[in-house]
Amino acid sequence: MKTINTLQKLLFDLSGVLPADTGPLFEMTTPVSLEANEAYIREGENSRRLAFIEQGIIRAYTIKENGDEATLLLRWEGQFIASHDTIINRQPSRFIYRALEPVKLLQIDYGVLEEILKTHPEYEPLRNFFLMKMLAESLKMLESFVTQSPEERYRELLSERFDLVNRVPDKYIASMLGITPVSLSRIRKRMYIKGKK
Amino acid sequence: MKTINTLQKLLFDLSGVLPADTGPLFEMTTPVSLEANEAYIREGENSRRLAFIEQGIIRAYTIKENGDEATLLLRWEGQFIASHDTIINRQPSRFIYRALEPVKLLQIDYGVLEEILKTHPEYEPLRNFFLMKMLAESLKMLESFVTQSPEERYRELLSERFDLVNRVPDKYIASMLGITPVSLSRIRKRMYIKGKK
DNA sequence: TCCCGAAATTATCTTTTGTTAACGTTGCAA
DNA sequence: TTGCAACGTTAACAAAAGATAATTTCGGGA
Repeated sequence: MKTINTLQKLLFDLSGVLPADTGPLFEMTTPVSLEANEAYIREGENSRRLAFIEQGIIRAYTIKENGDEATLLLRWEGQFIASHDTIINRQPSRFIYRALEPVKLLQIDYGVLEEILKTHPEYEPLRNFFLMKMLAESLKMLESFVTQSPEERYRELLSERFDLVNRVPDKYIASMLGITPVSLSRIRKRMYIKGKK
Repeated sequence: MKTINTLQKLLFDLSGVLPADTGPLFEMTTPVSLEANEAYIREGENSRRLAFIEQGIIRAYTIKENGDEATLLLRWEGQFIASHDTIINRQPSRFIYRALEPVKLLQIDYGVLEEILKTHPEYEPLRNFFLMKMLAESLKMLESFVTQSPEERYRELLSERFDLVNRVPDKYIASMLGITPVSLSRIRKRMYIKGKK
């Protein structure tokens, strides 16, 4: 229930809705547990899931034409995760969302959320906050692709999310940086050599 | 006034608000004209501008540490443009928004929009639509960076936005693809040679 | 029409990345 | 405890991109 408290506080900070008045919203949420390596959303799935991550890391990835995986993003505790293809584009998900560790979520169906928002517009700032946060993060990652080299992106990831990098296999980090695991290994070596000088 | 009609139709489709009831919203919008190469938003600016592009192309870019420009995105007629640093993060804009051609906009201040939404929540779907569209586009670009090579990104851009590529100098296209103009020129040459075979 | 300056191309060289395969390392399961 | 499979590293080579500079092309203004 710690998660609900966190979200109640967020909602209060955003819009002044008192925790006591959040019943209609949280009644429609479902706690979900995932084992390590369990898929949360599969390719082709149509469910419009939105969830707050209480614990663990989820990786969103797609399968390229050549069969390789490409990791789009990682989400961890304190963040929201959403099947953007189904929610935004109303298309079957082209992405797979899979737990890297045991994961605990608080989940709501986006369609249900929309219904609740029709009768409870006071929760609307939560949706806005969620969308803006996702957008800000996407734009920041996009910015890093046009302004930085793979090595610079990796250095920044290390300095900003050292804990995350340590919890996630390198091959997923590499893919998220837009390079191969072999290249990331070489970058790490170059950094180590430079660091010794 | 064609732009207002377009937006009124969009708002009606999204939420059923009749064009006659959009007065409070459009009263607060301002038409803006920009000359080719004129800056719309400068670096460090704090104005929270949101605009619908009626005509022309706007380029959002930042100046890298080494002094080079990096183009983050291009927006053209029929799209929204927004100073995301100021609107989302409430920070001075790290980006410059500049007209590539003569541009006509319909502009509103985001703070003013928020006030209007407080008393006219029926316009709320417009904000949502705008945010989701921006998010979908960002995620799509992000996806292309982790799944495709520069050449593949350029090919896709050509097939999806041939008109745009023809209206924008190559050096800005290159920067948006995350490569140098020299590299883009080589990609074009490789494509031409392959195409001849 | 001519001329200038910006943009694009080309050339040369260096650096980085991709590809493929081999080699250690490690953690988990039988 | 052993064995295996996945992961990371390394190696060797090919392909692509970066940096810099020279050259050509092109478009707009005088």
